[in-house]
Amino acid sequence: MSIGLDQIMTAAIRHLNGDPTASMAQLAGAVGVSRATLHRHFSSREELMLALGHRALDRWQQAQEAAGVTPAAGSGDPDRIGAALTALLTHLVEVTDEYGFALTDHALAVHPDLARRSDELEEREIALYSAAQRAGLIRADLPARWVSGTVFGLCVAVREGLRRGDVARREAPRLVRESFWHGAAPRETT
Amino acid sequence: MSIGLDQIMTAAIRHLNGDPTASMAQLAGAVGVSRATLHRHFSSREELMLALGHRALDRWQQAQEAAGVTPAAGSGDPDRIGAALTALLTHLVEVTDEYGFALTDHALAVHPDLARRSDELEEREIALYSAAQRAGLIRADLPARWVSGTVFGLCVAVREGLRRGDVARREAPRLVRESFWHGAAPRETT
DNA sequence: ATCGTCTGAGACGAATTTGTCTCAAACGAT
DNA sequence: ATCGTTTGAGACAAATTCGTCTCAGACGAT
Repeated sequence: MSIGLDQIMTAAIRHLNGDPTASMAQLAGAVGVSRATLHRHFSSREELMLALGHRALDRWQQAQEAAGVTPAAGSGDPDRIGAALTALLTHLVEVTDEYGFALTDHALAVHPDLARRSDELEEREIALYSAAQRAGLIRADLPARWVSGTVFGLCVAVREGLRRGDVARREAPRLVRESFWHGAAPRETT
Repeated sequence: MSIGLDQIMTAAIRHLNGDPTASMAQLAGAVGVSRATLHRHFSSREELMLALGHRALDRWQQAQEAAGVTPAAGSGDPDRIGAALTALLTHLVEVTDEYGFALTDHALAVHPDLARRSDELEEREIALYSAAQRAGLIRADLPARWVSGTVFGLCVAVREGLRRGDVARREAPRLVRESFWHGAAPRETT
C-alpha cells in the first residue's frame, strides 16, 4: 500500500498553508515523496489543487452538516437556529485552521467546479442567516449575504492570528463568537 | 513626458485586483504600454510589486493620519478616540476598494520591507484600539490585537463583497461600522 | 528465492516568464 | 525641417516549472 492519498493531501495542504505558491517539487519534498510519485497520484498540478479544493469544501460541508445548518434553517425554531449558528462558528474555526490557504487562494476561486460548490455552500449558510433574521436572532438591517461575508472575514482573521501566533488555538472560537455576535462595542452590563 | 509612473501603477493595481497572478506582459497590456516600457520604469517584477506594496501602505498610512489615529490614541480623550475610530473605518474601506489585492497577496506579505512597514502601521492601530479599551469605547475582554484582526477581516469581506457585486459601494462603510461595533446580534431596542 | 508492485532518482522536452537588447517609428521642442 | 527623446515591436538567452519517461532498487506476498 505504501503511501495513502490522504497522507499526501494532508501534508500538501499543511505546506500550502505556509507557502501558497509552492511548486510540485516543493510539495513533493514536503510530503516526503518523490516528484514522480506525486505525479502518479495527481497527473497535473491543477488536478492536485482541484482535489485539495474539494477536500476543503468537503470539510466545510461537514461543518455545516455537523451544525445542522439546513435543517435548522428550515425548522424556523429559534433555539435550533441559535444552536446551529453557534456550532457552525466553532466548526468553521476548525476548518479554517486546517485549510486556511483555501480561503484566499486565487487558483481555487477561479476553478468553475469549486466556485460552484463554494457558492452552493455559501447559499446554505445565507439561508441560515436569513432564518436567524426572521427568528429575531440576527439583526435585520444587515443583508444576510453581508453577514455571511463577515463570518468569512472572521475566518480570515483567525487564520492570520493563528499563523502569526497572535491567537491561541483554544481562544479562537470564543473570539470569533464574541466578535460575530457583539462586535467590539462594550457589552451592556446589567 | 509621455506616460507617468502614477498612471502605470494605478492601472497595474486595478488589473492586479482582478488577477493577482498577472504576468508582466499582461500588466503592460492592461496599462496600455509595451512590455519594454514597463521594464524601463520597473526593472524587475519584484521592483514593481514592491512599489505597488509601498503605495498601498502609503494609502493605509494616509488613512490613519487622516483619521488622526496616533494623536487620538495619545490624547486619551474618549470623544477623539471614538471619532478617530469611525473615521479610520471609513478610510480603510476606501483603501480596500482601491488596493484590495494587497490585503491577501502572498508576494507582498513576504517582502521584508513591506512586512516591517505593515507591522508598524498595524501597531499604531492596535495602540488606538488599546486606548479605546482604556476609554471604555471598546470591550476589554478582547485582545486589542484581535480587534485589529477583525477590522482586517472586515476589509477582506468588503473586498469580496465589492468584487462580486454583493455590496454596494456606498453601503460598505455602514456595513463595516455596524458589524465592527455591534456584530450580528439584534440591537437592544430602547 | 522469485515475482509483481511501488518507489526514488534523474534525464528530457515543452511551455511560460523574465530580463535584456536592438531597431525603426512617433513625438515634441526648437 | 531637424534633433533628441520616448515608445513599440520583436528577437534573444536564461531560468523556472511542468509533465513524461526510463531504470534500478526496495518491499512484501507467495
